[in-house]
Amino acid sequence: MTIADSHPEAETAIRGAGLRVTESRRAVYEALREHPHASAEDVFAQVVPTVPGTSLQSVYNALNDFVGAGLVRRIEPAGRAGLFELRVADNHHHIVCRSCGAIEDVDCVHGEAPCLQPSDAHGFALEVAEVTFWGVCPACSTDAVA
Amino acid sequence: MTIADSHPEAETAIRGAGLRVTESRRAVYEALREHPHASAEDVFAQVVPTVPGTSLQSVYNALNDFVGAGLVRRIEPAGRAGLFELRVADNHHHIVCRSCGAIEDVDCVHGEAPCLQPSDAHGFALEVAEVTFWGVCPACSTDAVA
DNA sequence: CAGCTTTTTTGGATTGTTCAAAACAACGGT
DNA sequence: ACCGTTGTTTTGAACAATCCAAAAAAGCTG
Repeated sequence: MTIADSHPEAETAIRGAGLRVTESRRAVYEALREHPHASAEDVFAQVVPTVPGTSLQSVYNALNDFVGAGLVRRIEPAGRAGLFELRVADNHHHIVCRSCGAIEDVDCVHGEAPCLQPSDAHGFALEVAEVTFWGVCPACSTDAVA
Repeated sequence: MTIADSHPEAETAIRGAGLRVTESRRAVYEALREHPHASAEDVFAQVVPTVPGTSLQSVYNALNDFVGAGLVRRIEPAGRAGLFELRVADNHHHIVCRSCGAIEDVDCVHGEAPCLQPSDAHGFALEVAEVTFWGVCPACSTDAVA
């Protein structure tokens, strides 16, 4: 089996975005599939074992190229490193645990951006509304009680 | 006129938060009054001329102390340095120009946090909903047309 | 498979922010 | 008005996340 055969979807996505298919890019894509809100370091840690010799810089390159090509979305909850996710078409939001940092997707109630209207847009041409919910995740609530 | 007399509100606010009143803290507070969405560097640049010898570190100290005391709120639009503002009691939001970075406050339609409910909170104990609107400000729209 | 172009590697630079120790200053009590 | 305690500032260094640039390597098109 060739490398290409083992990850058909990643290959298709990458090639379809007009990017060359390389082992690291495929691995980066797969890493995001497994960990939907991963930092560059997270991705790197996941990629290195399967594609030895990959550099952190390459992971950044791949992630930035993916973002540029619209394959990946980058989010950045306050006080955290940038996180990357494959869900890109829908305008969804996130809920972040202010205790442990866990992140979950939250579907947007309204289908498309901007899913929300500002009370006063100050003349801005509005494009998207980014919503981040902050709270405490179930695991951390339990810990606090215990 | 004493130093204290010249900035009565800042003094009151700082002392009321249980913090000692110093020249740099007063200047930091005043800087935020004049520039409502300033970075630490911005504040520093504004403070130095009036309180020479102030260090950037002191500005960070003051800002962090203020945030800790609830006098100041820190926001962090994706891809930007942290910004500080005095409006802290109301749960308001922001609209950011994706071209020039200009920021305006947007009043929250609902009075208090969380002003928005996630479609599925995944069991999280929800605390606040942080909304960032992205768009293009009037000045940048005009430039684009010209 | 040959060559052009993109990607990766390597090494360094940069920005924003924090840490820690020593010098200093605010302020409540005498 | 001064003093001592305790909080604050300074200084200098460290840090994390990210980007830049040149040379080496690899993907893809004909």
